[in-house]
Amino acid sequence: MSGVTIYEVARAAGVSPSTVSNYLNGRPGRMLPGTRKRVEDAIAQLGYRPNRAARQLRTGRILVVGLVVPSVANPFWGTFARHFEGAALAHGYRVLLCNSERDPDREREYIEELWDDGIRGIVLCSSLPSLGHVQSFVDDGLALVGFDRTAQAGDAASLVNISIDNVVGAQLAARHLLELGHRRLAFVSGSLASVNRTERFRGFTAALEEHGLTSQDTLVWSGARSGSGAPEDYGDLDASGLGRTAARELLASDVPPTGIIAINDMCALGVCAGIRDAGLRVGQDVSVVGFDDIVLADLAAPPLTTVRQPLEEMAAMAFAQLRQRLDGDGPTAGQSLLVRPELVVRDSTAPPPPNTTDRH
Amino acid sequence: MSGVTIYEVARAAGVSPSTVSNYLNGRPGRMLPGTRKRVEDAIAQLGYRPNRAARQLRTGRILVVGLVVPSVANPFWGTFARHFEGAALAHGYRVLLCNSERDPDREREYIEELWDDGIRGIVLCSSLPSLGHVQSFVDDGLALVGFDRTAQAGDAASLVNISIDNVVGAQLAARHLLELGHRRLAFVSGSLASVNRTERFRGFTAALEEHGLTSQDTLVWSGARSGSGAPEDYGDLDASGLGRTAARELLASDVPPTGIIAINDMCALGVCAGIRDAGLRVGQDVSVVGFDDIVLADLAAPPLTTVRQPLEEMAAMAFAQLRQRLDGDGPTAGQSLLVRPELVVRDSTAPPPPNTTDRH
DNA sequence: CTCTGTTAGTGCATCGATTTACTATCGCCA
DNA sequence: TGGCGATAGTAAATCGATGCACTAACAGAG
Repeated sequence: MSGVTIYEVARAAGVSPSTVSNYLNGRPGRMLPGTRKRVEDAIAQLGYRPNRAARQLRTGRILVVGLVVPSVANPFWGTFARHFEGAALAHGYRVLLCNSERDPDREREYIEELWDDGIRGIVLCSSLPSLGHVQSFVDDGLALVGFDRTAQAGDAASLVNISIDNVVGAQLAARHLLELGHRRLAFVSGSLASVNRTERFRGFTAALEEHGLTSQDTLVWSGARSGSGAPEDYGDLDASGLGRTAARELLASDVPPTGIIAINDMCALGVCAGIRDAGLRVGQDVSVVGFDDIVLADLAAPPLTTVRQPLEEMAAMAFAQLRQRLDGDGPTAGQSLLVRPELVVRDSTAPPPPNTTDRH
Repeated sequence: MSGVTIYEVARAAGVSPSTVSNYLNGRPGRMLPGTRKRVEDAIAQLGYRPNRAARQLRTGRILVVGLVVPSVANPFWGTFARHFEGAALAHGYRVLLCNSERDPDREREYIEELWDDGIRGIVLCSSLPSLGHVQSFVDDGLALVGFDRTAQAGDAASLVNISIDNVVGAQLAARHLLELGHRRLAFVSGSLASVNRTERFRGFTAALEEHGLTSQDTLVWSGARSGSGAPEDYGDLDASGLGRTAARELLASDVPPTGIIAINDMCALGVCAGIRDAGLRVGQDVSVVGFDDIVLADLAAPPLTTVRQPLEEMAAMAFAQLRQRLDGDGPTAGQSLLVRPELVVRDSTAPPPPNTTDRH
């Protein structure tokens, strides 16, 4: 019924509520074995379950953490959320999940809600350069872990971030294409106003420079170009649509790229679709590299070459960091924990077709 | 801060806590405009936020509902979860999300946790034939809405279920292949021990019968066949892997199918990969139909013919039903609400190659 | 026999908001 | 002037669990 209280248990066991409470809170040694047995029996017989609201009110503690992701409809975030939940559950925590759609206002609103719920630990998957909109909560004692972003100037001193090494990852991707012989490369992304996108772009250009190429040899397609005036429209909601549009437009240009690096796998799959729309073949005619290595990357036709993020491991790291801060043990200085990316080569990349190679 | 209580607000405004509470709970008419203003100012100035644990303890109410899905790593469930969250949020509710991995024990454990949290409304996405493992909570007053299943004999009288019409959906899929001229069809699924899978299989066979075909003309591949003894191993975790294996095995048989119906899109994408593994072309050599119409269906190469589930609408229905039961208004008789499926024809289906058509 | 220390267990204030039952004040009419 | 009925606002009990401060009982030391 849920109507069973600690008082009824106490009466049934012939002890005081304090004793039942002692039993429940890891102090069973404070009573004689006989007493303990009576308490146990009473609890079992009445089907007693402590009221969490009352407990939380009294102790201020709650074993729930918050997870704010852009959108769980995106398989990348869905997979991350599931792994994160697994990690939390293994430590007795539950997870309250929120989809922000990458909207800073929603991020803040959600964090307000979580705060009001008494939740004091949150993993925020936001690649916004500034977390200023959330700063006040951190000042008030919120344990915050950033995910999919790296430390930025102006961040709270205590903020940790977990992220793949975007620069290296994008570098791996670009080098791979360059080593295959590609010289006209494109970088496809939504708005660049996010930490990981800028970093990936930096890795991309770094690799180009290694090969003596300049920005003149590259094309960049970001949502902003579409001229819609609302670059943020291209978010996780429709990364694939973005990629598809981008590919069509890029391939229609005078000197189309032979290799395309997409900001993530969903976008890359869209790019692949766009390439086919243009009557070209992925791999043979145009190479595509994605980012993330979601399950679908391996299922696509052709299977997608991509930069892998070890999500399960990263989810465990995020939870561990969060917990450390919640428990107040261990160092809590702010930093970025960068995970090493790995290039997974599949069939969406190949040497460029001969006639385009020497065109440069 | 969070340390601001209703007492401090009351003191700052020069009123009693009761008055502040009246103001907060939609009874601002119970005070003079001047008083109300002072209360408002005090709240704003102190940054007061009501303590939800205290409120919940007192009222027994909590604006959180539970959502138990197999795995949010699966884009279908991720998409559903996001839409459901949107619907809940629009009505002032938040969502506690749980991944059951289709494990009845985890389903029950999660529901216990949610119950202990004071949550009294849950949408359970379980296609288990029996919800007996959860019955006791319903008896105690839990508002439960089943999703992705239909009413079964033995269900609690008050249980509503929201589901696509699986029989009709599978029928649409099978008819489509039959009308294209296919005569050797296969049905690929994990364990058949779930409501929607049996229903889809029923629709499949019904369509075959319409065309005068018997079960001899069909192949069924379900996880159980693999002989691992653990059919449940094939769940949402690896629907695509399942499909891939299935396709390979089916195509290696003496009389391979020319058309394959997969239990869902992830599985279908796996089937497509398996077809390519076998050196055949999807569409031209072997037709494939999926189920769900996830975003990726349209991005695949070739784009996947599939039976669409209008997830946003279904999520809204699920929340509406849940709320109706929570608020205790409206009829609460148990039933199944079936949503009409729609066949989306794309390029993964085509007439069978000539040499196989007449083989039958 | 008293004093100290230990064990076993209890009483009660407390967390913060809600809500019922109540009081005080005022207007108005007979 | 007395009394009725609103209106404005308050006092205090309450939700259920916790944990500090306390007591009772008893063993052992001096």
